[in-house]
Amino acid sequence: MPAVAIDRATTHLGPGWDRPVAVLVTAPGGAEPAAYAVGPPGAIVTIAAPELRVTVAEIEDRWAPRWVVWSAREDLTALVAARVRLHRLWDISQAHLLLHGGGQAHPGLAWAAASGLSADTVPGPPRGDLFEFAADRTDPRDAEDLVRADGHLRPDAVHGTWIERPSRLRDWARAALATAAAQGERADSLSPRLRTTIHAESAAALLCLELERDGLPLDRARIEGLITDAAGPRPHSPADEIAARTARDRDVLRHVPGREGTDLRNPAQVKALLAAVGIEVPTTRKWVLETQRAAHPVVPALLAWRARERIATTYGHRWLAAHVGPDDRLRGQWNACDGAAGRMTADNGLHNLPATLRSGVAAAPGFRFVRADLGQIEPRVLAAVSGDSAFAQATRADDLYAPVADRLGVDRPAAKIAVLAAMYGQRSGVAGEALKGLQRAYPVAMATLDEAYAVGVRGGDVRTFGGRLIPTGRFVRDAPVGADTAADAARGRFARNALIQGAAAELFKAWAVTVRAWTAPLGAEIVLCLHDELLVHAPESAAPEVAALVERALDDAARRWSGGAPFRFVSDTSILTRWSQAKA
DNA sequence: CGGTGAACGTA
DNA sequence: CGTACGTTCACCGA
Repeated sequence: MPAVAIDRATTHLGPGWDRPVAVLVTAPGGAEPAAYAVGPPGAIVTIAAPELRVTVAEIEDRWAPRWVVWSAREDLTALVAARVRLHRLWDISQAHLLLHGGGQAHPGLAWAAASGLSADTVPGPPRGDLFEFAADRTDPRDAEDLVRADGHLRPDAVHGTWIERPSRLRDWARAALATAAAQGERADSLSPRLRTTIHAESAAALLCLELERDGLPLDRARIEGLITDAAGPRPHSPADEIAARTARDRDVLRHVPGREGTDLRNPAQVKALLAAVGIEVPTTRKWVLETQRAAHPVVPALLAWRARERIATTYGHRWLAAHVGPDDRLRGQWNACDGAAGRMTADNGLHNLPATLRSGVAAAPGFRFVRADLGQIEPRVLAAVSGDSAFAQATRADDLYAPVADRLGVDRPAAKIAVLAAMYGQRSGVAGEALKGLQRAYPVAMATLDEAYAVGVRGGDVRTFGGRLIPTGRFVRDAPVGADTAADAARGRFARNALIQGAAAELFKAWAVTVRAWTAPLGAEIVLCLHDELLVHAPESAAPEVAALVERALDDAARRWSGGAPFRFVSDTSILTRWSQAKA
């Protein structure tokens, strides 16, 4: 290990930190991680920047610390590219999102929240104009101080180029430690599970960087064939493109002689076209048209056209060229936590690839996919969230709806509809009697849902099982609380759903990061996370072992996530070469 | 040119 | 369609 300097300026992190802590910081805008500190609370060790890439790995091996970073994306992208693997993380941005809600975080906001300052007073990015220069000059402390007189971090440090030498970088590291320490205390005061959730969400942020680096393996020839079936061959000129488009349109317009001029991409014109053949519809949405299939041959033609058009425009040849690399991997940006309930999101079709294209998602030669999806995740999560012991009992079954049906005295389909209706407020599909049965059989679970709904209606705050804040009033916009019953109800449904969806997202991420940690030594990598489904790319010889680890990781993650409570989660796990193979 | 809503893909 | 997300398109107003 290179020479290290121990900085005796102590930083007290508090009692919740049970292992060595390292801080890894990058100057905002800097390409490489540039400094870090490590040690048990009380000692900070700094190492020269040139050795950093090596030393981070060495520190990881020797101390296995929890790495504190302002954000994985800013601070770890270069290390991920260099294939340095870190195991335990405290991502200040992710922690901030959990503690305070919302979908955006940066050091200025996290620092302010940790310091008890209002988000409204956080300075924006520096504009670099004369007015700002004048404003800075009025601050008596601004020469070398990272923290302004008003308590906020200086914006030219957060967003600019102020951090250009080691002493300033060291202040940046200290600020990170102080922020993390305050977040830890705050977490402990709010929920016994929040620290665990922060650890998992932080690791998920790192997993996102690896997903971006590794991409989703495709069989390019297969995908190209599927696209060609739907959209026509790859165009070589704008004229080709127009010709393919006209050919697709013709399959619909030939059913309506005299109206060939209709623009199928204009819903108003499509509505007029349908009216002309005697079909009156409120909208031209798919599920409306689905009921009119038999009314006229143009309707099924239109529905088929929509499916082909979707592939042609969104998942067509242009998409393939833009987002699939020469290594035949589909790449997009991953976000560890959306603004609403905290699910992962992804760009470039990774989360909404049409099922018809899934046979083109294929393991590389010598590799297999281990695919696993969580069964009945949302009702199982409801049992955990509500603490309803009778409902928890139902999670012991492989099929949760079977014991529920028994208890309600209805058949399985009715039981399923009732449970879903209770969770989502579904009104179509009527389940009145079964719903009353649920109230009697599982009053605690039902009361939890009702309570979340009520909090949403009045625009209050909900915290998920893992401790994530969902500020419902901040979310559903244009809806003054109490002014409009429709908006109130929308917020109620939102809050009720976020409670379940958010907890499911937390469990899923806890599972995913456990799988990441356990299977990496076997040469496996997670290549897709789809809300309740994992796709792991593993060497063929290791696939059975990876599959077993995926199952065990679920038990482990569920136990840690629920604090050891007896809720059962199940996964359907299989080994395949194409994503399409196991879909029931 | 940017914002909005319709439409539709995924869970 | 119960809730979320991302993408593309046409349209609107500047």
